[in-house]
Amino acid sequence: MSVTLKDVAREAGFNLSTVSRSLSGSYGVHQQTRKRVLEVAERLHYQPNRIARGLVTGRSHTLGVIVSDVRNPFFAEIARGAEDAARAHGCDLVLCNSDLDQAKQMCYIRSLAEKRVDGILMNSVSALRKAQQEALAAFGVPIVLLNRAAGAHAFSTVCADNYLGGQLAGGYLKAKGHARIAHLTGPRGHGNLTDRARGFLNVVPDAVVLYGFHTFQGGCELAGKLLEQHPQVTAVFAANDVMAFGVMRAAAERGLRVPQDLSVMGFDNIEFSGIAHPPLTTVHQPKYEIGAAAVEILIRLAEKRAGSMPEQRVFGVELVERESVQDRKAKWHVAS
Amino acid sequence: MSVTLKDVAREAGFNLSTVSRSLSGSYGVHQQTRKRVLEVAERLHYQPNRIARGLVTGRSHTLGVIVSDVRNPFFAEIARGAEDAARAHGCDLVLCNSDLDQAKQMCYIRSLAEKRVDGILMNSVSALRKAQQEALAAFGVPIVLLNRAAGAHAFSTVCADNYLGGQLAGGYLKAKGHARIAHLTGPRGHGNLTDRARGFLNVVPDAVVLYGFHTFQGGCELAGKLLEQHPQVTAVFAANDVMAFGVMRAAAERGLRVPQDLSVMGFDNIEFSGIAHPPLTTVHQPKYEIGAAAVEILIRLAEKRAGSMPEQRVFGVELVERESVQDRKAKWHVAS
DNA sequence: CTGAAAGCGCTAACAG
DNA sequence: CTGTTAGCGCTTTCAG
Repeated sequence: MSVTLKDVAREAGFNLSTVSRSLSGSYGVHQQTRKRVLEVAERLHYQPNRIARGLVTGRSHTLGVIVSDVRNPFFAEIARGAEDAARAHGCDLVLCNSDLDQAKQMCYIRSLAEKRVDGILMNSVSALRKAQQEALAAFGVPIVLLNRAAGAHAFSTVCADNYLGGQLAGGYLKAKGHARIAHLTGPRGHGNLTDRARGFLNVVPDAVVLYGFHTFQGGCELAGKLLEQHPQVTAVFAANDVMAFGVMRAAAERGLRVPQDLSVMGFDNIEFSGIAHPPLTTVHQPKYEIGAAAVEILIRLAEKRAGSMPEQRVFGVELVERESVQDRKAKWHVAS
Repeated sequence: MSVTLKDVAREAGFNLSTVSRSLSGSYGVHQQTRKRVLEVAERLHYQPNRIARGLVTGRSHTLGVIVSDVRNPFFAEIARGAEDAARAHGCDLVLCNSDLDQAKQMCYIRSLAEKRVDGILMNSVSALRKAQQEALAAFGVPIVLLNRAAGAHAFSTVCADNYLGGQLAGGYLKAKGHARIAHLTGPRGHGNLTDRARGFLNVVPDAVVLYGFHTFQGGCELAGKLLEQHPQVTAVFAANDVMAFGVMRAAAERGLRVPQDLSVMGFDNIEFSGIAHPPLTTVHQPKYEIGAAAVEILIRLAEKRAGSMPEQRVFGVELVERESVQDRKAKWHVAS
């Protein structure tokens, strides 16, 4: 059906392997013949079959990325960074959405491994226990994680400095004169969020901490509970921006204005944070760069199959001041 | 390095093909032997090489999806729908971001074709001219478009009823008592947006129409221009939600309140529209379903390679009333 | 510099 | 039911 190397060879009057060499651009072929081959290939609309090539070279030039859900802007940005980096190395990316489901995740890994991808990039759904780690390793595919796997350093990881981010948030809120502060976060055991909470509590040890889901809905519900149980709280640090929006919504539903009646901070700095009303003060983490860096590591791993040491890369974070936090000191100043 | 069919065969004491059959689950193999083979395969951690299989069967069980940018929530949702549908058929999806760049798009198509994907799903960057259509067809890969290619029906397409959506928006704004209305849209020639505009103008023929970029920034800039040139306008229909957010931002920067001083409508109903402040009134289009439907068509195309008639599927749309549009009639009523 | 031949891992007739 | 034999389309020694 489709035209093959052999067809080109016959048409050009050369041997299969000569044609192969010409097209691969490798040396050891006369300029003349090469030119001729290229012409014929062009004329015949020859499309190299990368699948056949992969079979012999052992490299698929394909990477897999498993995220919870691309509809989450955080992961969309990571995916984009990953895609660009992959593309820059001549690889493409197959996308998988795990929905934070352990079984699905394993299923995807198996599927990707069977397609002989050169590597997999994923946010592990949960802290990996020894057994799981071994199971992963057994697939024989290089894997880099987007979250710090507590303790076990068998895999390379790339993530932001969540601990520092938590500290920044706490420090900022205190500096703005808030004394009763709450932290709303996701389920216990979620690596990145745990670090955020730890950093935050390091600076605000007496904060109220509520655990729930790290989604808009989750933020909404936790905020509801919080406002009921701890009405004296003046500021809340949500574990991510989407939760922060949930908090804002809950506040609005109760007639509270942000930031006058309640200050809100997020984490991630997704695009919508700057657009929201009021614009959200948050901690920026370089999502695009994280995705790209993870791919770079993967490519390196794929190239020299020798298992080089796992690499732990952590990116800096940065507080982005916008308008969702009230300066209580300034207020007192005006009042005095 | 990795264990192959041959290894399993040797270990199990059977022939290669017997093992192949056992694993493929095809009939014509004794229960006993089959069981034995499966055991051995399991014990050896055998992973079938789908790449090799693809080479012989001619099906890669991989689909490509080319969108402008997954970071755009609209496309993220489409990608998710596509992924789920693909997965349901045992295919995976490779993701490409074209950034609306014609050259990049062609490049991706070529790359996907060389990987022998079973089909490609894309939002064509521009109305396809005859020549381009032929170029695409020459790749020999089934393609389904996410936008109506004006005139030429050589490809299957899946999209929402943009014309109707435009009409709904126009009708709603008029019904709410707005007389001076503007439409802010993307570049001319963008299939879907053009239909939206046409539908809208059908209902509001005297609307002011401004063309720019269909992005947050674009919405911002167009709104700035609009407010300057046509201060009498009371309502604007943005060609998509993200632009609508830009309009809101521009309004806020000029001290205008939405909806009291300016009413704003969008199109798409992305997740943030419900979260925004004020929640955005918009036209919902079933993004997830569109992605899924496109994949279904692609799979069908891939299965019977006979070129069945191209199919044009259009999904219904629905107005979602929230709080970004003022009811001017109600206001007059109160005032009287 | 070019040709011949082996083989990547698997499926698919075709015999037995 | 099981084994034999061809390839799928390409890269890669190894000779010439």
